[in-house]
Amino acid sequence: MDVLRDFLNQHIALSNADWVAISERFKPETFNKNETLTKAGQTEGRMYFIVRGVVRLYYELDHKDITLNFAFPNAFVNAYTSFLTQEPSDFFLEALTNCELLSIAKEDLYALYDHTSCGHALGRIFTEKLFLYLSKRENDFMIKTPTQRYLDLFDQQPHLIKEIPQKYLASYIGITPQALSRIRAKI
Amino acid sequence: MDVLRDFLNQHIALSNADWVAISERFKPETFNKNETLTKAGQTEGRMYFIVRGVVRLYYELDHKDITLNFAFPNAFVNAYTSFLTQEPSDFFLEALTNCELLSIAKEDLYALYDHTSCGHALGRIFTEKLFLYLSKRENDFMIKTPTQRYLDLFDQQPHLIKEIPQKYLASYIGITPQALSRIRAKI
DNA sequence: CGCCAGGTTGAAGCGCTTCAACGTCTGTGG
DNA sequence: CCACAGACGTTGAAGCGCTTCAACCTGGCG
Repeated sequence: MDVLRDFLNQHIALSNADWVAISERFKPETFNKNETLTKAGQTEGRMYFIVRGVVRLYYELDHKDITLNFAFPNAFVNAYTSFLTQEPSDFFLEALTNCELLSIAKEDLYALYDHTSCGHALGRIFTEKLFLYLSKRENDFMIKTPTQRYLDLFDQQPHLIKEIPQKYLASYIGITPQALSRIRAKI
Repeated sequence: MDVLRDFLNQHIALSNADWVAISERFKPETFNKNETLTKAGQTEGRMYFIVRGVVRLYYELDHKDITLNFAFPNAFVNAYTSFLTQEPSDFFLEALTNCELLSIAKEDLYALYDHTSCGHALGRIFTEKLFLYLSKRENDFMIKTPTQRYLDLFDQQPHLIKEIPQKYLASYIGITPQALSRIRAKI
């Protein structure tokens, strides 16, 4: 739990009372490698904080597997679109490695929004971070080539290239594994 | 101002006291067709609510003009990434038509966050809407062809096809005007 | 040891870009 | 009022980068 407390403290002023209310509602969970956290078609009811491990978000379409994103320790992750709209999720969440997570139910998170002094600010700041991430990703898809997107990973997320199988990276940057292999061959 | 009040009321419970605090801080502005609201390189200091008119967000790269988005009446718009990070904006905002807007300074908006009961919830909900929009757009770029993206505009945003010059729609869906022209020729 | 998943490489095809020419409409000045 | 310029869209042709299908290689694991 301390990891979560430290993380929250980086973003907001967290009183002891608020932390008690928060920590009471988060529950430790573990997932094994390749286990599914949330399936497409399910409505997301929980929010996860990653203590250890890597989580992958992906679509399955026509037997094709398209990676949307990866999530690493010290971040929140879930099928956020489904979580907000309470409509079925379009994509899956799976544990790429064994994972230790802390999770909270939607009702409990919304109770925190309303009944702690930092709640709404927390929700806002969390959503702002997601927005900034997606803005950057939109920018990358609109003005960069797949090669440039791959090279960016070296600069900005080298751990990603080390830890993630190439086939997942390929669809993450919007191309096939074969195309990525050829891009790598040309350095 | 009433348009803004109605809009806010659709999303949160707005007390009279809160509305007084909010309406005091918004200021009417007009922009003529082709006028620029925010330039790339500038740091965004205001948030705009559109009462009348259409606003376009676009990059300028190597003398190329790439449209990111359009904003219509009853919506907030600004260079939100720059607004949040207070770093220079990568893109421009321009009035595609004559526009009537209501605008608020960043300091004033953050004062509303802290000093009205609905403030933080408002910021959170507003950001959630932006997140949902960008998620959909990410989805569109990852799993749809340009043709499918264009056809989606008919179903989901027909006003866009009517009101917006084709060259802007082309870059909005990620292709050249020539390619869009050929897609249209094939129905 | 042998299997299988992941990565590489080859060849053909397609959809987009790029450059270029042309048609049409609108607005402006002679 | 007409003539012309400029913006926008369309169409043609060539080129390129990606996809697709396929074969092959390699390392890890049962």
